[in-house]
Amino acid sequence: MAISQEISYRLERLILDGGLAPEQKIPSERQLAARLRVSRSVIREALHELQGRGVIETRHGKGSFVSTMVPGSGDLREQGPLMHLFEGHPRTLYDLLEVREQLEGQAACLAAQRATSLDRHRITKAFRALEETDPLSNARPDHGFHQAIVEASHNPILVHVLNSLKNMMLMTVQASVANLNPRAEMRKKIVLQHRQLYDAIISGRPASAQKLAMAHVRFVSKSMRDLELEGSTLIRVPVEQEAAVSHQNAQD
Amino acid sequence: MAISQEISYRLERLILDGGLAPEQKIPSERQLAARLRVSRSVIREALHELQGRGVIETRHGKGSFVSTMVPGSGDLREQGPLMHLFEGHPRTLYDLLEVREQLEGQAACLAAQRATSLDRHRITKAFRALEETDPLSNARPDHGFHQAIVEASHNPILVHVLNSLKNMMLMTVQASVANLNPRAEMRKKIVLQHRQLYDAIISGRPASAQKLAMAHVRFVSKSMRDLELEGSTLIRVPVEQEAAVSHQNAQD
DNA sequence: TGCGATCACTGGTCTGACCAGTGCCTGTTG
DNA sequence: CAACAGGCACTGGTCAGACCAGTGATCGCA
Repeated sequence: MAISQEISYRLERLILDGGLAPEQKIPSERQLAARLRVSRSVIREALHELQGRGVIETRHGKGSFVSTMVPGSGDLREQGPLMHLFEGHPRTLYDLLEVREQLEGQAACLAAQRATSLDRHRITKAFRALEETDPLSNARPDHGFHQAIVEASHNPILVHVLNSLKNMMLMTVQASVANLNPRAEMRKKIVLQHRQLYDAIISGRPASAQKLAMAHVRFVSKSMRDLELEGSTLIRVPVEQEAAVSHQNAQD
Repeated sequence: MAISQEISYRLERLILDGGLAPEQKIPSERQLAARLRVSRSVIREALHELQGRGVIETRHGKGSFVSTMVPGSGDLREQGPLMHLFEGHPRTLYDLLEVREQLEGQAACLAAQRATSLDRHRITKAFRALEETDPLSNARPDHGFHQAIVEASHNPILVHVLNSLKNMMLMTVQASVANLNPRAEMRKKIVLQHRQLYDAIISGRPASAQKLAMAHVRFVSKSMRDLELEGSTLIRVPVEQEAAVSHQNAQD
């Protein structure tokens, strides 16, 4: 599927899930482009799709805003803005990772039990790609690897929830792999964790797969926490301004 | 109004008026751009709007085509791409419970660790209410009890996700407590589980709280499965109508 | 005759530039 | 001090031109 469609889809779900409240302002096109590391054109096309669907409205000189009458069929509404939690509350990021730890663990566990040969093939392919990639462009393969695992769980709800959580992270953090990977020692640990996780799933050991996946997320979380404490590099982007930066990226 | 929007409106009207038949190919982006003397970007944005509205489909390398099922107004918002999963796929309900098992477990675990005295008070109150209620009107207290636990986890993300999942269940199943409780033997088990869970949390035993909560959800899930198999009582309500039903009841 | 390479399409993405609203902030002016 | 004018830093809107990536017909060789 085209990138612009993927983005519009993700954004729409984020809105429907209550991550962005009606009337709330969406980050500017330039910010989104930088954050998702795609060109502005792609963002514009994605936004136009949402606009055509009536999910957002854009106003020249001001920005894009979530439509008021989105809910359509009051399902998850009420909960209201989840996103505002992030602003000013860094802890929320770790709350999110806490939940992800649990769910990625479950996904790995289920994958180890349920993966079909096709799943195994997909996971293997993603894993190979992951190992052959240099740390800088590492975000996509990493994402692909974890995604393949989650999908092998054959639990659509799990897939959906985890995607929502990842989307929320993308909106707030310019982060992780790229932040962590460059540090040689950390990269080694992460590569090792991936390899162990891969082995556990492929050879069908649910319990250890779960433990490994959880440890992996916890490790990433802790590393980010450390980084943030020690001062600098972790770039939090409270939906506000842009931190220039060239090519860093995505999650876990 | 923006040029791209003007163009998308003109094209849409053209299509709806029958000027372009379903399945018919629309001129290529470059042609349209030249003909209307605008840049290709504008054309692309206009087309994406129509695409978002479901009026056209575009296929890489081939072109853009008028959608088949355009006519009239037969679009009642496909709101949740997730919701159709439930229709025709009963298993999805158990997928959902599978995820809930994990998260309720985590919530209980965290609650046992983090509950403040206020939280404990709230949980205790909810628990009392639960024990004093007769099985028939049992839904509300049950919900309140579990809700209090989740909130005591002090993880807003967890609260949000679990609420979404519960809502999703509400949309599809009129269920559980009411279905299960009437059966004396089951009711006894459930009451026992609640009591154990309560004790574990109040006395701060995270590990057992987690285990108990997970077992509880799994038990409910299994019971529902059994019920459904053995024939009848489980009332599934296909997403459709308002049902909405203020906010009463249900789940585990 | 049949098959593979080529080529001329199509949409998809990127770049970097400039125009056009909006609103804040500031310095001038009555 | 108050009020207005301008500047400036945003926002979205448009443009140009480049290159990548599917698709399918056509051509040439075996």
